[in-house]
Amino acid sequence: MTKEEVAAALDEIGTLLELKGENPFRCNAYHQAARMIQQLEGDLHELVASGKLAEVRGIGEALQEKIATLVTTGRLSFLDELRASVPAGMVQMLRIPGLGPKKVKALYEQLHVRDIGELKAACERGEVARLKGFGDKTQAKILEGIEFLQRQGQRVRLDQALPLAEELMEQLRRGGHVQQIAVCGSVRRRRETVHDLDILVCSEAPQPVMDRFVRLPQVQQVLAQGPTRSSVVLVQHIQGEKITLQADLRIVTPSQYPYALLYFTGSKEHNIRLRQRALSRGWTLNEYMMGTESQPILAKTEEEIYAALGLAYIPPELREDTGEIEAAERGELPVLVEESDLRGVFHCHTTASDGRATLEEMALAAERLGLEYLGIADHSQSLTVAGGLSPQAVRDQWQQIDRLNARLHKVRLLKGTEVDILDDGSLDYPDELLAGFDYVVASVHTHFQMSREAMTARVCKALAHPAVTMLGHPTGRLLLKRDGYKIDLEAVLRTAAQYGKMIEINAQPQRLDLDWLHVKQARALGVPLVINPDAHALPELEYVRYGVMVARRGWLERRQVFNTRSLPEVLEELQRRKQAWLSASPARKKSAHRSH
DNA sequence: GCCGTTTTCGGCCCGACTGTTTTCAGTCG
Repeated sequence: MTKEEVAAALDEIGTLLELKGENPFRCNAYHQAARMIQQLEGDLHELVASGKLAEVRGIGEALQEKIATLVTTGRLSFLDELRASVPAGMVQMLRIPGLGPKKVKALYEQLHVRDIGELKAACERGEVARLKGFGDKTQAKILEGIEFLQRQGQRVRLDQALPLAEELMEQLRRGGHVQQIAVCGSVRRRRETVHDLDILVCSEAPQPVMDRFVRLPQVQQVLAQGPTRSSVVLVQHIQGEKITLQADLRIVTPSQYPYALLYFTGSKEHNIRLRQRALSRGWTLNEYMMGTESQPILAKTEEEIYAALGLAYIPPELREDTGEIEAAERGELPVLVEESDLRGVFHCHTTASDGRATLEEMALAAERLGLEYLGIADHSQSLTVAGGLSPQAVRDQWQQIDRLNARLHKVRLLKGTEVDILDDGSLDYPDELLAGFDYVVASVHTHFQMSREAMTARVCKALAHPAVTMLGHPTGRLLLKRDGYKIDLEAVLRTAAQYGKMIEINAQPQRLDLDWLHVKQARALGVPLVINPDAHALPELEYVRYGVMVARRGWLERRQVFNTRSLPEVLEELQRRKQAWLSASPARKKSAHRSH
């Protein structure tokens, strides 16, 4: 078993134990072990064989033994027995927002509800509201939650789909007869979630490639198999999560490849526009060719196809028919920001709050990544669950940063904070303290259930505060798990534009918040954006790549992303903003000096 | 389940919020 599979098995044990009402600490030990296994460096088989597993924090004798059994035999009777004693539908019920193990257990024991379908029926009959500990509101919330789940369907996040696609392509390449290969569809367009993988291969010997594809180890079911196209259901463990999704393989000849690449990348809406354009020139356009039977328009690349249609090359991220064709016609497509344009980041956590790496470790990692500046933004005091910093802890961190900056040469640490926006829109630190930071990220972490009006007013009030530099994860959404809080984002963007505030593209792949459509809106409003990793651990610094994907889908150019600026430019801008505030309130100027 | 210069038992992060109750259980982060 792989690391991912072992982690998934341990996680499942923890969940099943929860559903059985086991000691929560025992359950958590399994979840914790799953996380540790997942982030282990090195080969799990070797770690087991060498006994090094014992050195991993949170893995004792019992877990070592279970992990060893899983790794070597691929099974665990303890898990099999647990699975047999808990209906599989109960685990699914946990995905309903607001439903935890205790409630699911009560529903099963008292109403014999075994899965989401039965739960829905029980809610509709009003039985759930009559249970002790439940009520009308809980029942309504459950129904709402079920609807949410069904709306999401079977989609997976981009950060799960991309590595899976890469792995499939590598396996196909290794089998030979593959001249070119690409992942198309929504993955190539970098949609934040996708529901299938479209792999395109160009080969002069399609049969062996196709045979190999349907026999890949991840393939659970073959839905269709033909000479040029096959569909399968894949099952793969990624980041300790079991992923099920469909994958299609198409195989074309070398001369067909550019047309197929364009066609299968989509979007459907974009393709329709292109075909209309071809038609107006008397041509047909499909996945195999463009032009007429007698006079094909030969193209070796997508660029040449676009050029033949009188268009500049449109990057896949823009192919949504949201104005890209008109822009390409006029030669006004944006030159999209690239990962290599980023010079630093502004939203990272350390062990001072809920991060897993120390300030120094983060700094050294940033140096290795070649960043010019690393903004530290730990949580503020009222977010005690995430280890929010007291004012004294903030001042201690400032001193640490000064000391580190004195000996670091390649990277400069910036003093930031992720200050909570309290429910009344005020900030979680006094102005005197806020004045001592280089910049301030303001975020909502509590009171998600407000009305849209109240939440909008709350966030806008925070944006209007002169200390605030940027708004963190503007909607609080978790992809496929939780809708963002209700908020009028356009009003927020307008407020940001009015006060000259920046908006974060939170690049945590489970957030990707702001979403691309609103990024595009922000761009149109002239609101500067910042791509932040919201890193809670060293590897998460590299999450910015997903933020760049969102930025590109949002048409952003380099100059519209604040952290593409050099350190001197950034320092100058932050200083300018601070001066504007402090000169308007002289009393704070003094305290800002004192705190340094 | 794990862990231990509080070391083999008794903690383990815990406070806020919601919706249920009439003092608190469950969920969330």
